[in-house]
Amino acid sequence: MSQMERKTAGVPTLKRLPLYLRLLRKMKESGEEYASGTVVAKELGLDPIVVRKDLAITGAVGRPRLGFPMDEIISAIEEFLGWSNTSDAFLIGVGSMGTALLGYKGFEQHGMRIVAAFDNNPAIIGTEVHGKTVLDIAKMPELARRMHVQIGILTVTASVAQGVADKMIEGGIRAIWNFTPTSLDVPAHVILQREELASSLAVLSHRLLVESSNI
Amino acid sequence: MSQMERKTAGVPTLKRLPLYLRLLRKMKESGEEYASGTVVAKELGLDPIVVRKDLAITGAVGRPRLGFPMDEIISAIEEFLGWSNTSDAFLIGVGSMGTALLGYKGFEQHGMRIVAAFDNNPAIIGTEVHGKTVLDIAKMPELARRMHVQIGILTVTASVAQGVADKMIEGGIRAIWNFTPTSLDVPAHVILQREELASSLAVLSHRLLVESSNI
DNA sequence: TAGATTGTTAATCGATTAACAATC
DNA sequence: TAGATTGTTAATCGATTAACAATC
Repeated sequence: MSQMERKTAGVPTLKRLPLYLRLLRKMKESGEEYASGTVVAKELGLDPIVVRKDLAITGAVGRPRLGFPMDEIISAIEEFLGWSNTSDAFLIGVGSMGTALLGYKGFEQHGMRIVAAFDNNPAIIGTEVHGKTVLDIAKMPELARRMHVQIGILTVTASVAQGVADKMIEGGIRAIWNFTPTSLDVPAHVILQREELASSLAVLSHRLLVESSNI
Repeated sequence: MSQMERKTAGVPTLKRLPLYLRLLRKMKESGEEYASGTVVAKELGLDPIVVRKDLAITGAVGRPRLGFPMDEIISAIEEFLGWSNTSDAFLIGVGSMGTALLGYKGFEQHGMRIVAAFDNNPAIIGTEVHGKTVLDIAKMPELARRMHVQIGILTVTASVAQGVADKMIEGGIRAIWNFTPTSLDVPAHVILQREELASSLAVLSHRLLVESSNI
């Protein structure tokens, strides 16, 4: 048991926290001093009780009648997610998905900064993509170790995904955000976050089907 | 109650079905005639009981000792997800994310085909992106209605997302796959599937944090 | 027959929903 | 004080896990 108590949250809660954060930042910009769970819930189409429980887990303390002081609730969420200090990430695989992610400006607001991009294709090594020079993948493990990079974004072709993941781990990377459809085999201490477009599409397709047959 | 009984599945089950499908197709290609839930579970790192329950919901019938006949189980999953007939989709917003999705070859194997791409930027209207001509967004609603397109992929800038979603609905689109961070307001009959990179990142970040404080 | 796997029924676990007391 | 909101405790719901009978 560590000295500092840190509550852990379920996945559903974790997935909602960024939605609150985005809204709260927007509310702050428009000058609001307090945010109540009720208002947040209404704005996002969620149940107020869910929002209250989620906010409670961050350790923030609200005031009856007023809600949560804006700066406190924003900091509490950022703190809880580990977004108060941005982590460095490597992106490997500068194909269309990799390029899209390199172009996404929002990551810095979500505690992550892509500090380098890698590929094995000589035709694109050395070129600039969204302001970042593409480096040779051969240099990745050593650079990762030297820069203490903890997060690897995997956007390579499915067939080479496992090999590249192995190289990431060799470089000391502790969390892999996997955009390929490959099921990776990694040591227990490595965190895997899979991004499955097919899974989302399955939920959508099935709903469409159910909706159709009920009408 | 419709004449044809169709079981509905929970979201977790729906999200796993495409993983099974991908593996089973691969096994079929390498000549396997049967697939047992046990093998599928081991291959994907899942609990065999979960796999058995998931496969049961598709209506497929397996044989003790052997497992499921390959063609039958593949068809059962495709049928259940509505992937036996591909649905047409429009993609609106040919920025970096839109371009990446246009370049993704895998959708046809998941019951969807992007039949047209739209944008409002005169500089890219008329150009070809991954073999598809970018059309003027002004023409989208009418074309959607004429072609009976049911799925809209939303990859525009956050600030115009709601307006474009409204246009989609005007064109009769019934399901919106939302890649923007905007919380959309749509009529009850419209299906929303939100793709939240920030949510995934939150799960990853929090795990990284918990892992770190436990060591 | 023996044994692996399916399919079903029951138990556990966790998330959501409901109810309500505490508080400013 | 009255009323809106927080924070907590209990009830419900659904998914996961466990146990086991049925079957080829």
